[in-house]
Amino acid sequence: MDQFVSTFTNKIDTKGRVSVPASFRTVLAKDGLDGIYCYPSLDAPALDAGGQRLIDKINHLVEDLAPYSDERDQLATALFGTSEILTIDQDGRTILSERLREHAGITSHITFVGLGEKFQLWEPERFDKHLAESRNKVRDLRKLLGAGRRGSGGPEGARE
Amino acid sequence: MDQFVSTFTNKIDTKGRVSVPASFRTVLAKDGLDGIYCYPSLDAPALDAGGQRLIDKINHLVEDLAPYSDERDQLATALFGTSEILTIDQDGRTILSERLREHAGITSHITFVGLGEKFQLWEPERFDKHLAESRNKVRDLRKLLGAGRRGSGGPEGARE
DNA sequence: GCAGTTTCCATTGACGCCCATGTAATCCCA
DNA sequence: TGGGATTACATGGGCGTCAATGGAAACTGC
Repeated sequence: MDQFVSTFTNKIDTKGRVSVPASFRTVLAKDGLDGIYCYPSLDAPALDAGGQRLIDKINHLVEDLAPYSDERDQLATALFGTSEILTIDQDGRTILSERLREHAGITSHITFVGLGEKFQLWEPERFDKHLAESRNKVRDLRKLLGAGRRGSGGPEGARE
Repeated sequence: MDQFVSTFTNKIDTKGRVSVPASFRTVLAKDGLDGIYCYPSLDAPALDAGGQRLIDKINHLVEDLAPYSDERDQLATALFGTSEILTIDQDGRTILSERLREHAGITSHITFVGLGEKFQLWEPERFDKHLAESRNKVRDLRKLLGAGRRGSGGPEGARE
């Protein structure tokens, strides 16, 4: 598997260490980054994270904007300026900086959420709420998509 | 056969293991996934499951949305975030996480329901009810469609 | 020398792997 | 065609390995 899938909740120990889920470590290793690229999510109290592929994507995103434009500088600042490369120790654990933890309201536990090409870090309780909302919105979204996507699918619409 | 067909009910043993129906395993193997991609159904107390083909479909759904948009993250959260890749051991058995079992109300037995390109996992009694309702709906639908639309498959298909 | 940090080792529990058994469907041969 | 043999599959249990976690030891900068 080369994608971040599923969610895992792990504990932060007294030294601030957290185990990165083994399956996520596998994806990162294949991705060719010895660490985790991580920055505060733009529109959620969470952290976005990923490997080399994510860095490349963000690079492209920025490069697509006009050079020296305000937008470009702002985007670059918002993303790169707040990013960190988290190291992973020999036991597969990492340490989040105070600034990152603070943005996500993380204290004693972290929920790792796979989103395919990247993943997010959440404070567990906040994530529960967020997930409930997301599922509701997707239910609505699916109705919209449904009509156009009947392909071979049958009455199920776009849920797949 | 490259489709999930028929229903099977198997027992969960003391370690939480269930045999995946042999015919389903065959389909999964051909599909090129060494495991089961599985997530809670959005609108039923059941689990949706499938192989690589199902993953690809979801990938396309997500990739069609703008990068870093709210919508995209929500869709990815609701789909990838709640998904798990279940492993299949050498005897053809798998283990469902507490989270998955809970969503479907599964305790001691699981009903595997083939839906063609994917399949579902149900708590047996709930599935019985669900099947009865589905058959009624199909009967109604058939009346509406009338004589002109007796498609290829036959109206009895378990496809929801 | 001390505080904070990183590396290494130990524990525990979950999961994967192996082997054994029962049962039902299938095949083969008379 | 009937009955025994064989195979395939579902199920049960023992054991080794690995991941998550806790703590000790080594290291670094002040």
